[in-house]
Amino acid sequence: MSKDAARDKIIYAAKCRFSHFGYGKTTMAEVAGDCEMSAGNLYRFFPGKLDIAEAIATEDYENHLNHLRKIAVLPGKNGPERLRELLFEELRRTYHKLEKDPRALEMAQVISRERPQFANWMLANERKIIVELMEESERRGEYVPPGDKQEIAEMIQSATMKFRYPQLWSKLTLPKLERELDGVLKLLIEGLCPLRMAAQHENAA
Amino acid sequence: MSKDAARDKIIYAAKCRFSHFGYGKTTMAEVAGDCEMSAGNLYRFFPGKLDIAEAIATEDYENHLNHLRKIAVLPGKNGPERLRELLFEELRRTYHKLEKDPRALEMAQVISRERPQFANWMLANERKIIVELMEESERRGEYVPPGDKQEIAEMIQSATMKFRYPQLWSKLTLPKLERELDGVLKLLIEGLCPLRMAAQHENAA
DNA sequence: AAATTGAACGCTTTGTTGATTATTCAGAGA
DNA sequence: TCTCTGAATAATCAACAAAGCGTTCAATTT
Repeated sequence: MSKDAARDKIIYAAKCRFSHFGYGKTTMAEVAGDCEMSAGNLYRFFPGKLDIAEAIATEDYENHLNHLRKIAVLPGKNGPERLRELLFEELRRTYHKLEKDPRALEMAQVISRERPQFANWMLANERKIIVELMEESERRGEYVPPGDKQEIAEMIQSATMKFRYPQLWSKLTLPKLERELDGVLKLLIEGLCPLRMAAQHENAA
Repeated sequence: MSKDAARDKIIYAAKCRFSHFGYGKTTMAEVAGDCEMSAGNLYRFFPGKLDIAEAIATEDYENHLNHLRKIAVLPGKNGPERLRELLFEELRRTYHKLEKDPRALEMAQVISRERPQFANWMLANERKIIVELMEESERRGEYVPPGDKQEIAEMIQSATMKFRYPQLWSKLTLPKLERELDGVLKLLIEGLCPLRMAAQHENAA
C-alpha cells in the first residue's frame, strides 16, 4: 500500500471513530486495528494523534473554504452584499456544526487548545478571501475604503469575532446571533462605504 | 453593630484576604475571625461566599463606572472621540487589572463562571453610558446615526467584544490590542458618521 | 534494506480516600 | 425575641495509587 493510501485509510478510520465515540475515547490502538496495523506503525504516517485530528479538520475546512470562495464572487451581488453572505455563512456553518454534534465541539476545543496556530491559519485563509473580495470590488469600479486591505480585513475579523465560534463565548441562539451580526454589519458596511452614502446625499440635494 | 456596618466590615476583611491569598485560599472561618465573629454568623449578612466576592466586585466596578461616566461627557471632545476614549479606557483598565494581579484574574473567572448574570449587568451599565453619550451628542447638534440608540450601543459592544476581557480570548499584548481597537473603531466611527463624511466630500467638491 | 511489530516507558487520566471547607441549624446567651 | 455560636452535615478539594494510553524503539519479518 502506498504511503498516501495508508494515510487516507488512517484518516478515514479515525474520522469514523472520532465522530462515533469522540476524540478522547478513541485510542490509537483502535484506529490501528481498523487499519489492520499496529499502533506503533501509525507513527510512520503521522507524528501523533493530534495530527490525525488536524488532518481531518483540515480536510473538512478546505471544503468549507471552497464554499466560501464561491460566495465571495457570487454574481449579481456587490461587495458589501458578498461580505455579508460570507460572514453569515461562516456563522451558520460553525453554529450548526458545533450545535448538533458534541464530537465536533470536542475536536474543535482540543485542536484550538493544543494547536493555537490552527485557528490563526483559518483566520488567515478567510482574511485572504476578504482581501480578494475587496480587490474584485475595486476591479468592478465599486467604492472600496482606502488603506491597506490586509489590515481592513483584519479589523473586520476583529469586529465579528463574537460570531466565529459563537458557542464558546455565549449561549445565544442562532436567531439572536443573526440579528446581532446583522446589526454589526450594518454599522461596518456603512462605515466601509462613506462615499456611496455621500453620493446618495449629493443626489438627494 | 448595625447590619450595614457588619456588612462593610465583612467586605473589608474579605477584600484583604482575597487580594492577599486569593479567593480559593481564603476560608469563611478566616474572614469571620477577622471580623471577630463565627463563620456561621456570616450567613446572616451574605447568602454565601460568592456573594461576598460579588459585593466586592460590585463596589470596585461602581468606581470604574463613575470614571467612565466622566469620560463620556469629557469637555472639548465630540461624540466619536468620547466613544473612543471610553472604549480605550475600558481596554486599558481591564488589561492592567488582570495582567498584574493574578488574584483579580481568579476572582473575575470565578464570578463570570458562577454568576454569568454579573457580566450581563456590567454590559448593560456600559451600554447605558454609550446611549447617554449619543443622546448628549444629539443634543449638541452633532450627527448621530438614525435608529434605536439602545440597539446601536449593543452592536458597538458586539463589535468590540474582543477588547473587553482581552486575556480570556487571546495572548495579545496591550499595544497590539490598542492598534486593533483603533482599527476597529476607525471602521465603526466612520460608519457611524456617514453624513459628516458626506459633508466633507461636498466641501471638497 | 525497508516495513512492521509489540513490549517498554513515561505521561496523563481516573478512581479512591481522607481532610478541608462551605453551609445549616438547634440551642445558648443577650 | 433577637442575636449569635459551634457542632453537625454535606459538598468540595488534595493527595495518592492504579490503570490506561500515546509514544518510542529494539527486535522481527518481509
